[in-house]
Amino acid sequence: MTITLPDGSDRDLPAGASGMDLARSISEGLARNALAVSVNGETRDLARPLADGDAVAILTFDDAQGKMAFWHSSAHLLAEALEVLYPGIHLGIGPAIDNGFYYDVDTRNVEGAPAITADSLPAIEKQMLELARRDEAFACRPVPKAEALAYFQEKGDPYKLELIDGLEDGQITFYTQGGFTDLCRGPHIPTTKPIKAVKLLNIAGAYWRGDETKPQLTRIYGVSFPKASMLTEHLERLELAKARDHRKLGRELELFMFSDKVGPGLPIWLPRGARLRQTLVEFLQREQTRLGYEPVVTPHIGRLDLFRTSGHYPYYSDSQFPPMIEGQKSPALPDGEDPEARSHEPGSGPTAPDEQGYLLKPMNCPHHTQIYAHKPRSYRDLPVRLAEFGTVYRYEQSGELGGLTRVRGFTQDDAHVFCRPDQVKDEFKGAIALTMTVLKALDFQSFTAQVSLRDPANTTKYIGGDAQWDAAEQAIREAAAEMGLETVEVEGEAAFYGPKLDFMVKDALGRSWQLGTVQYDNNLPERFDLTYTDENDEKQRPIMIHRAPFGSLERFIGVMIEHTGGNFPLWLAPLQVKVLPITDAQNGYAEELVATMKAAGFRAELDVRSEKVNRKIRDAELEKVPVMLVVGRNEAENGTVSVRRHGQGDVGVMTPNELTVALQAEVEAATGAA
RNA sequence: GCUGGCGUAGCUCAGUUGGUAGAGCAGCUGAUUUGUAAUCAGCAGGUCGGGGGUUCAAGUCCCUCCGCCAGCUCCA
Repeated sequence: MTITLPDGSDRDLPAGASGMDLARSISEGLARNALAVSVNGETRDLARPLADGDAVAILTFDDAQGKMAFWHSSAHLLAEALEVLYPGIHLGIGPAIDNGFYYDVDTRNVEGAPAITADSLPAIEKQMLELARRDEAFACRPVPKAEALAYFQEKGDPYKLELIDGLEDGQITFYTQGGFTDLCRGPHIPTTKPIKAVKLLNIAGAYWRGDETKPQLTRIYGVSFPKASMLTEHLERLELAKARDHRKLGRELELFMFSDKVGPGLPIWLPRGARLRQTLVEFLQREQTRLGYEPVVTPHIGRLDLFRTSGHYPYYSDSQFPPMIEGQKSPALPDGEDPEARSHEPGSGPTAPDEQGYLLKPMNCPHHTQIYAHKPRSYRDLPVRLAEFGTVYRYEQSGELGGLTRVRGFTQDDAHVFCRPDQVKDEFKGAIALTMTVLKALDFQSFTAQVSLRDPANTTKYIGGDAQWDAAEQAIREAAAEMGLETVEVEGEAAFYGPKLDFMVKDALGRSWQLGTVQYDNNLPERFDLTYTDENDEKQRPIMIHRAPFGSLERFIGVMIEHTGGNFPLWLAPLQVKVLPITDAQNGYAEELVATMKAAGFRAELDVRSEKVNRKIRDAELEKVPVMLVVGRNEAENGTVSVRRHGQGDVGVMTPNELTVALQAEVEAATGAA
């Protein structure tokens, strides 16, 4: 039979040859490293026989699919080790994930078994490695449903029984390595031997089948590698990521803080962080002005009726701060308390006057519909593009909060475009272009987008007709294609009111983040009865497009911090220039320099502490100030500055004028300023 | 919200089997005036997350609330 290799070449093999035979026929080295095969795009066990005409790639740990098979097999090894250490343990599922694998287990019914805690992990790792060294083969066997049920009934594993229940007879396979058999579709690596390094990373609760009404199992996360050195590298990368954690850098660089007194999930921007934020806002505002957006400003609250009309209240009230109800007073002071008498004591002031019948806005769109609706609109007026850095409040579940990436109060770089159906594609293109410009300016080199479409199997949960949806989905596809944006389409991910496009960026460490979004909406125009008059003098319904290139400033800045590791480009750095006089004698000259830099538009400060330059440089480096100006007697006499760049060291002596020209050019190049 | 872990000075962390809180850095004061990543000395700084309990005695033990972290669930 003839097999086609990835390079397009053919290879003749005896009939019935397996992936392993193919690997051997190519090279012994490949056979040693082979973990699985990709046959016509599907990952399979190496031992499976190939068929004539198959397109086959041998997969090693370097291939994503090979890695998945390796990690999935490691999950089985973990389960095997757990059965040895905790006989009678109940197993849930154990898949490979992007960065390793996990297994969900339940020890509650195991007699005398101690709970599995973080302290148990080293012993489990040890057991896994010991089992791995036995070089046990992963053997696949098709099993009739009745037999599969009988096996796990005998074993008393309720979760596996539930899984088998949902499977078709004839599709069930068991994999066995050593004394351990698991229900599994595969594929697996040939034996346990290649699993040379294992690290169980953490342990957490996870609902059975992801359903919060079901019991919680213990999930054990781990990674494994064919070489110990790869594990070491992996753990080093994790450390690196930890060092870039925006929560840590946010504190160290004094960008933002949280206060128990203010409330969880409510970020407070410190002067440095507020400057960074302001720079980003100004940058985006400038781009939006160029593209014809009109800035608007709306209040932080709105009547409950506004949100009843929009459908957000009470439908989403679980994730909203409670409304301020008409006529409901804040709690009264205890009897006999005189509000005036206590008003100067901290924490005991008089109660606030009531705000009645209002909701903190969970989004800006309802307010913006009112701006659109405040006067008659002609087809000639469209598109109307209303932009606002609007702060919204959502009562996220307490366990969901974390750093800047998930908060309860955040500012969206929001805009709503009201347009005619025939303008949808161009407006999507415009929003995509803006987002791409912005991401590139911020040095995100790698990004893709997800197009979220209807679930074709269940179209009833969507509003609007099929024709409208088809047109909208097609407009998004075409807009993305024409902008050269790489997309993946996902069915069933659309909002009920329309399809959307979400940007995914990869940061410097290769991690993916979901940021900006562009969404098609035919719901709110309907609910608010928005219209425009067309060329035939007939009322028409505009389409509303929601878009936010950053998503939220909080989340975006959090990602920026981790992307740059806090080493912001010159134009974004909260503090751009620090002047470091060598002795007090240069303080006067240094002050002049600060004034010069400020006049040239830079954020500059002076370090007049009675410290050595070495110390001043060290501190400025730790603050990650991009430009340090060292001035001593020479510079003061010659009217020059000695320039040091963060992370680069001394870059030479120049005049203040030369410096500002060079720095301004650098900023302009980065932001595309005219 | 759920499961688990954690909470000591601004930050990073010590703190024996329960015996009444400590270091480094940062801060302040003074000395020092220094050429590309840490000058020296002194001082000050804490209701040990909050509340309750056990005890002669609680940072250490118990209960409860709050917050943070890792996941799960959720994200209009």
